[in-house]
Amino acid sequence: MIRRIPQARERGIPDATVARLPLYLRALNGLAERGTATVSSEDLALAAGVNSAKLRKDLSHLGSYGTRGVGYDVQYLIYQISRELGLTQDWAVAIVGVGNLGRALANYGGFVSRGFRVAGLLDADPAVVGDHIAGLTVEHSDGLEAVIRKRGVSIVVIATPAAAAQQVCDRVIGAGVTSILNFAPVVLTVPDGVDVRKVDLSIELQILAFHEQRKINGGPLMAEDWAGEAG
Amino acid sequence: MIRRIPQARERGIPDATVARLPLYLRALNGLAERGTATVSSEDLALAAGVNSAKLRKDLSHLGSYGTRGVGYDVQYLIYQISRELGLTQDWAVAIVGVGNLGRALANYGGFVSRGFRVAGLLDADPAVVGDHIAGLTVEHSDGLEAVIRKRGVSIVVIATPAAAAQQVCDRVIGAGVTSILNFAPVVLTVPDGVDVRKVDLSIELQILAFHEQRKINGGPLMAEDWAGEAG
DNA sequence: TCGACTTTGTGCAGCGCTTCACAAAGGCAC
DNA sequence: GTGCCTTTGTGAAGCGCTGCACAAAGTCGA
Repeated sequence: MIRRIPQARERGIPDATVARLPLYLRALNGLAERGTATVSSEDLALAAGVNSAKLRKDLSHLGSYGTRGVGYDVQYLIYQISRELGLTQDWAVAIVGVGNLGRALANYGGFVSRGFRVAGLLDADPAVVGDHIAGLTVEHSDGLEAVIRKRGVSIVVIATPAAAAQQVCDRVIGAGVTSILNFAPVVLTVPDGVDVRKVDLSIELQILAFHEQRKINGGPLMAEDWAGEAG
Repeated sequence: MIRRIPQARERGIPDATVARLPLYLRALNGLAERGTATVSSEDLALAAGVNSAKLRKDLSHLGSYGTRGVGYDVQYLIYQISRELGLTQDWAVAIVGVGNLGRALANYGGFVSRGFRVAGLLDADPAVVGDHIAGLTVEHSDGLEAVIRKRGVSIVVIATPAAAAQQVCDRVIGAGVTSILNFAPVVLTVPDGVDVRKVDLSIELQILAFHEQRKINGGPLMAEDWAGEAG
């Protein structure tokens, strides 16, 4: 069978590459702040914490933006990566669930500086509605659909308790949202065409614990001190 | 050249598998709460959001804990995964940086319920020192090394501003810590033998923006409206 | 203008993870 | 006991990502 030869500029950037582009972007912004005009793949890779071959291959998926013998123009590369990620446009984000995490997210500087604008804070708890956080007033989540439609929200952050997450998810999808960032510790069920990314703070700690345990005693305790039925 | 044949119980669990074990654990806990005694790989996979072949292969790396024709004993599997992840022991965690995010983490229920105990909250800002959060008193970060040593802290969460992160990192490593969870938006430099895991809230949003852009107009705007020198 | 030097962009081999498909293994009905 | 049915555990193929190594391409000094 004949397989199609992938075109160079065909819109098919590997997921692994997309996941690293924000890393490069941050490293480049750091360089730009220090007034660096051009940077080699070697130096940029060092700043981003990857190896240089990988960096070059990643960037080659976007196009041929470097100059052999010189490196990459910092400003130009910032622009190209931003454009590829869609950060040259303005994204309206709504945060649902204004607990500790929701507040932290609303105040997080990393959003506004990258093309994201918090366009709404919503919560179901009347005791929280009306609070002023990061320049916004918390609204009741009854108005979720209205907020999404009126303010052109295209990305929703779910920071509610686990029990409420699926319902919120269904409602925002009903209102037309197709990109969701989920902090609640549940697996969300969504129709095709909707992207969900999940961040789970405790999972990361558990992975660390796994490796830490191995450092200490070479693996789980071997004693089968299990008192249940199987054994 | 002759390659070693990997032993079944050899301590070499793929990283991809380790990253999914916490997912299975959560799904299992959900089933246990509902009183389910046994579960098939098909049903558990559904609850965890993966496919069943992957689940079975993952579990097979831990051992042979299922019963053919029946499935897995929920309680027994919870115990085995917990043991493998090292959650049957008690981990003392210190959180450095008590801003919005640090507070959210200190109050996050997902920690305590999984073998993690917040043993210290530290911050460099005198205005924050002395605050009571989640039953603890915030201490000054001058005492970082002392807290780590005295309370047996083995995992440190860095939730400081980017500028302070590397310095905190160096200090905790100096105090003997080899597992770090980093929320600051910088690439930490650490010696061999130290594990760093990174969580970056804005990166996830940027990845979502990338996919959202593609849904809207099939990719980045093609107009090369760049006004810089290269072009 | 030319040659030496630097750095990019990429073909290719290797590796690890995913997925399929099925034989082996255990339970259950009779 | 025996045979059928369900479900696990796993060999093997497929796929995508990584990293090496180098030719191509561009700069810079003389």
